Amino acid sequence: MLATQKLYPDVSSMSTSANAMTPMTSTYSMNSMSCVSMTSMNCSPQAPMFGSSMLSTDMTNNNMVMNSRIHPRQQFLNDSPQLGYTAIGSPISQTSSCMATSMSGISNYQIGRSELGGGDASPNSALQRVRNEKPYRRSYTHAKPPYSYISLITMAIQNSPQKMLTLSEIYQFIMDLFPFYRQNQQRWQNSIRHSLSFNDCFVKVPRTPDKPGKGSFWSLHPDSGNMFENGCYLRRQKRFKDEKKEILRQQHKSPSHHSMDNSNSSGKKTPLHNSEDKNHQLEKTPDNNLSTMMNIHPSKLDVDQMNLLNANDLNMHQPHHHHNMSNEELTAMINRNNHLASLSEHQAMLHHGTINHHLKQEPTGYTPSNHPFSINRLLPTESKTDIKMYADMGYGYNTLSPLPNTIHPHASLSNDYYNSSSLYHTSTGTTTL
DNA sequence: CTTTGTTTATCAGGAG
DNA sequence: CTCCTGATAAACAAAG
Repeated sequence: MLATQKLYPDVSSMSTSANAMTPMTSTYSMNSMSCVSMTSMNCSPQAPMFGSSMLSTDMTNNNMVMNSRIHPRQQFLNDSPQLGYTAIGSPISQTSSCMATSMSGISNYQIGRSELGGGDASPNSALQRVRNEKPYRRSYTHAKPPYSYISLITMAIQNSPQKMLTLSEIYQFIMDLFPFYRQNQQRWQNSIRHSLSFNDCFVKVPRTPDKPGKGSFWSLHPDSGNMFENGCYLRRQKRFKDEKKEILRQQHKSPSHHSMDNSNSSGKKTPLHNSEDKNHQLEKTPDNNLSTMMNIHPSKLDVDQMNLLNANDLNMHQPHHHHNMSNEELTAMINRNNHLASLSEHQAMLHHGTINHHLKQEPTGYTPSNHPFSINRLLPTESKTDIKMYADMGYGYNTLSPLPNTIHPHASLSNDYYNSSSLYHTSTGTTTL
């Protein structure tokens, strides 16, 4: 039934486009790849196999050797030998030893974007340089980046000054960074929304009255930790589960529900994701969110106690407001205050390596903060350093940089590259590359 | 109306 | 093999 239709529809389009592209050669630049030992990557095979993937390119026929069932992200890897997606884990790096890897995925990706037209066509442009140096070098901006939606969302949020973004801002971040996601927006944006709702690691922070608008802010759960510290941005080792919510849910769960655990009304076993499903129901009650944000064990607090705390907290911070505020507004304010506090605390804990208990231990020598593929390296200051480094290398990074988004995530970019290039858009939603 | 958010379902693919 | 995670589709509701 659905099986034939749902076989990752983008695969076929990418496959077609890859075959239609300029011939590929084995002379692709690997400058950025050499900077990080592949053996240091502790990833699922889904992500990091650049070396072997490159070898699967059939140069003779100018075609990609690909499995028809290959995953889109694997396809990207096959499709992107020169991209140096060693940056699969680390779009941005700050350590000198990894400088060349930092942003290499994204930046190379964007160099490719410039190649696609609409950009600077001057002799010194990245386009010209690339053409001069690698006659057959092609761009792979049509290929799906090797990041899961969860990691993309995480990047976006972590890259924002307030560590929280609206849904549309998350969309924008992703589209600014990856031209691939300027296509088929309905498809992947639905997935983004699903990921936000479904995954415990994303927390909805209601708007404050002074910031009216549609939709809430989305932030990272302070305890979600280093979901991608293993360097693999396709699949977490373990899905983050908010244990506090789980406990609270257990406390509030009625006996009748208990017997129905993992079953639907018809008694049929629910498909998958049931563990996180439970957490979902939890997030719907404001007090759950609050208990999490306040970092208080839920067993020590009942709803009334938390409401009392809420009121006290508001009296401290917004004494002139609390009488007229709705419950939602109260929660919003508390969430924001506590979220920011939790984040700070969380960051401190991260640097002391005390919050890594959700994931497999890192190999010795790495701490969560210095791992070369750390997503936490997506910090604005680091971005600047890295981008400057890249610009110094003559890649004309300025016009391609996601940096404006880093600084002003709300600002619309003057991304002429996207807008002027019809290559990214077709009426059918499939790429024409 | 569109956008945002939730939920259910199914499938692919990896880990063990 | 089962279990888990992620991607995608789709239906639906609520908000702006």
